[in-house]
Amino acid sequence: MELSKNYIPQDVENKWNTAWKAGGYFKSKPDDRPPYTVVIPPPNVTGVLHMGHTLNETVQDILVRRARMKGFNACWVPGSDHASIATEAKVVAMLKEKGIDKNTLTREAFLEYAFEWKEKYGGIIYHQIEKLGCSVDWDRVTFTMDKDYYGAVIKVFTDLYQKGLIYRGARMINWDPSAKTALSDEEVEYKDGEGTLYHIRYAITDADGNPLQSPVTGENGIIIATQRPETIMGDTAICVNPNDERYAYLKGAFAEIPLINRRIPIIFDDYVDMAFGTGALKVTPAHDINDYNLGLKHNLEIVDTLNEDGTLSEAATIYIGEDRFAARKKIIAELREKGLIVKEETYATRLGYSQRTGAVVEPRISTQWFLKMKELAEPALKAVLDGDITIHPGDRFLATYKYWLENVKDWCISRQLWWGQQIPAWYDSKGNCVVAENEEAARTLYQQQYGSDAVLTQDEDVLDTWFSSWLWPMEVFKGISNPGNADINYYYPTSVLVTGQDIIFFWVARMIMAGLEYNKEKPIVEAIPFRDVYFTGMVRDKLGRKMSKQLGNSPDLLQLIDEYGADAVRFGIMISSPAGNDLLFDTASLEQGRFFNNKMWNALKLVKMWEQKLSVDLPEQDPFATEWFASRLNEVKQQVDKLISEFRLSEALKVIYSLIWDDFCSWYLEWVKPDYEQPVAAAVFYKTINFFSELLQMLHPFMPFITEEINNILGNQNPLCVKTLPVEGAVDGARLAEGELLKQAVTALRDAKARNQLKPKQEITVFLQTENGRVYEKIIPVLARQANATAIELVSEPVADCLNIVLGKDRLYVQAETPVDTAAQKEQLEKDLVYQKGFLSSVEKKLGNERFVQNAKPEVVAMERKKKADAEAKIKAIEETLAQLV
RNA sequence: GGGAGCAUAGCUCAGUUGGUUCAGAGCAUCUGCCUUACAAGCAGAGGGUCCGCGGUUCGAGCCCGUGUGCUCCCACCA
Repeated sequence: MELSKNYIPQDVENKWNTAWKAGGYFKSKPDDRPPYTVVIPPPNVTGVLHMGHTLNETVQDILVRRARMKGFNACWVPGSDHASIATEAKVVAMLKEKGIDKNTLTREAFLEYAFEWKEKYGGIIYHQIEKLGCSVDWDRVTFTMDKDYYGAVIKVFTDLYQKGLIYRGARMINWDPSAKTALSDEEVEYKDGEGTLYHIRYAITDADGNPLQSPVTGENGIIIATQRPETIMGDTAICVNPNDERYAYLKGAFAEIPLINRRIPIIFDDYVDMAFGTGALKVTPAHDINDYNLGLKHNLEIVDTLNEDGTLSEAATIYIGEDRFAARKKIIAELREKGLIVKEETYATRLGYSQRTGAVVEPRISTQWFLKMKELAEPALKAVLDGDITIHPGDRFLATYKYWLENVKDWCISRQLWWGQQIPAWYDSKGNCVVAENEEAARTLYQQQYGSDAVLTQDEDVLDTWFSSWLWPMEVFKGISNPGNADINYYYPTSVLVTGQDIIFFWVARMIMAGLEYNKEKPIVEAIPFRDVYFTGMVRDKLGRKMSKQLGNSPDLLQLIDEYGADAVRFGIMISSPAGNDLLFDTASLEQGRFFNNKMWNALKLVKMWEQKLSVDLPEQDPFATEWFASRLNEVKQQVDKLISEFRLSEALKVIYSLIWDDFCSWYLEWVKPDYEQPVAAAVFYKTINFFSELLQMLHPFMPFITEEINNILGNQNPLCVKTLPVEGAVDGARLAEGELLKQAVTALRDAKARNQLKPKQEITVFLQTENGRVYEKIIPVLARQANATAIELVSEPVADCLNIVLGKDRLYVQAETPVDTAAQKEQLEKDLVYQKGFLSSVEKKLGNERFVQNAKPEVVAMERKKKADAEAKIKAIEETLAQLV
């Protein structure tokens, strides 16, 4: 078989995706093995995978593949989220482009368009997940609007309603005027901005309508400060602090709203900060949460001057139908013109934006459905504080999680949208309401409650997307729609949840709540939805900026896979991904992944060449090399095991990368490599194949395609993805130490050549003066070949006219035909001598310190004594060498 | 306003109960090599006041205090 010059990922990746699928290796059914369950955080059905997904999916795949290879029954469930508001916004936009206004459509017609859209674009993410090499069980694909899933959401709503945890009522909520729906608190993102604070004069009259002047300043009227002049028409009071002497004269007085001249009362409340602004506050209960509360307290009228789309309503009486921001400009202009604005100042403010549509959110009073959170939050907090669920990295997120749950407010779960689970509440013409899982049940219930039949109409609204995704770890196994089935019993709780830290409240906390609420009868460790939560950081560009469409710094995943190969993409994103920290994405790291592919590919080519020239009779030339590598391999296996169990995947990958590139390719293969066109000992060859196979297996979870391919070409019949990881073997510390000595000796000789203008291939003779000859004996054959030495002889006396190298306590003399540059050598040795002397003196100082010798642990003191002896020996070796270099 | 995290080489980061030559890795840089697996490579090298200050200790990159500078989360002062 002819191997290509370089590794070409495209064909290989498609080939193995097909083979894996055909083999059904990633399908999972309950059996006797312990389960390892992961549910994918469902991406938006009509979205595409961005780099954040790529990171999450890769992390999950690494964990799942490794678990599978460790003998677990690994099950990774793929799926997608209907993403109610995001998808609906896209469909509305699509319809608009076609010239269709959503408002002209019936609910049914709209949903037909939406499902069509979902069918058309919903496959994209699945395709991307597959291209990336994710070992998911495609038989288990779940969509949050699947029939069963839909039913489960309705069932949970009904259940929570019956438990009294869900209620309906008019409250101040966050309103998205673009999507024309209510939002939860979590869906509002606050951004700092610069606003203007307008100081506006309101006229003051007494109860009879006569103008009042301030006895203090003699001024007419009262000045209030606001950032939102367009809401003045909604004012229903002016509020001042009762202790504010400036305004004491306003008892029983009235203010007049400018432009519309409506009379509103002056109220007194110490909520008002006398020092802020003018100390007078306009109260607009319909459009500000604080004003709303103040209004409740003082029993104020509520005048809602905005329509649902953010235009001014009839209640505003002026600028009706104008957008709020346009109206603001006009109102400011009119106020200015009338001389009612006495001051304008820029003001640092924070505005709330809708997470999905980007529209500026309006606080609005509206009748919505809410879920009481306090009862649900308590056990969810306890599970994490008690350590039943572990968050990684914990230090950073525990406090955040705790704070949120301790201060959680009721969750507004209704949305004025069509794409989603329609709220199972039915009303009669008077507004009486029954909640049931379907219309028939509702009818029965209605009859029971009201003793008569009536025309019932279902609530128009749908549920927040997160009200369905919080059931994800249960309902992907039909744990809600069909409780107690074999799958849910076997796979739940899931093993680990891998997700972005940005959805800790939206999703993670709520899943824990739902899991605990619907598994109350079970012990806590079986009720939780997952045992570990692994938060990945945010993916940013290499300048540290968030990835966004506007900046154009968000690369297309499929394009990256085309360019670099899926393995290189996975490598690149993992190698630069320290646990939990933000990741600065740079294609340079993908390139590194591609280079790594080629490195392994070339190693493959080398050993395949050996296969042509096997010699069964040839004895193993250097058993040291294979012994050393076996130990090294086992050492790294232990390290990798530990790192992965701590979710330090990036470090695990680095360790494996270095093992393959440095230890295996740069050292081991060179040590066992036969001379040009010479045969290789069969024993060495087969050992090498085994080493290589084990390396591939270790790397496979990170880079599944190339490892599978090379494993196959090496002659391993069974697919790597389901090959059980071998039991770890022994680590021989002595071998490892010898290996290190060998590396150092080789490097020292090469360095000496380089410094003395000797060609690397230049043949040399080496004389070695050491008290440690027995250790060297083993490595001398390899050392000789690696350094191109015709001979390495042990000597007890210095050899003249040689390059002098001091390696620890040992001295090497290199004899070559080229004359020796003593000056350069001297310089090098003297530099080393200075360092060693400095080191020695610091050790001596330590040992001379009585308190150190008394207080430090005996082994530490012993170590210092050894350091001292070693340093002295080294200094002696250097000084002797220098003395000889006259 | 409350809380959390971070600061180590040019860049991105390790450094796991304070003690091996602990000051590290990768990338980048520099030097020399087209050496029959690999120039997408090989061999070698240089590079840091571990943010400042103070403290604890025989000993601090690591612990404590403080200052500075970043980052994030939460919060109803118009």
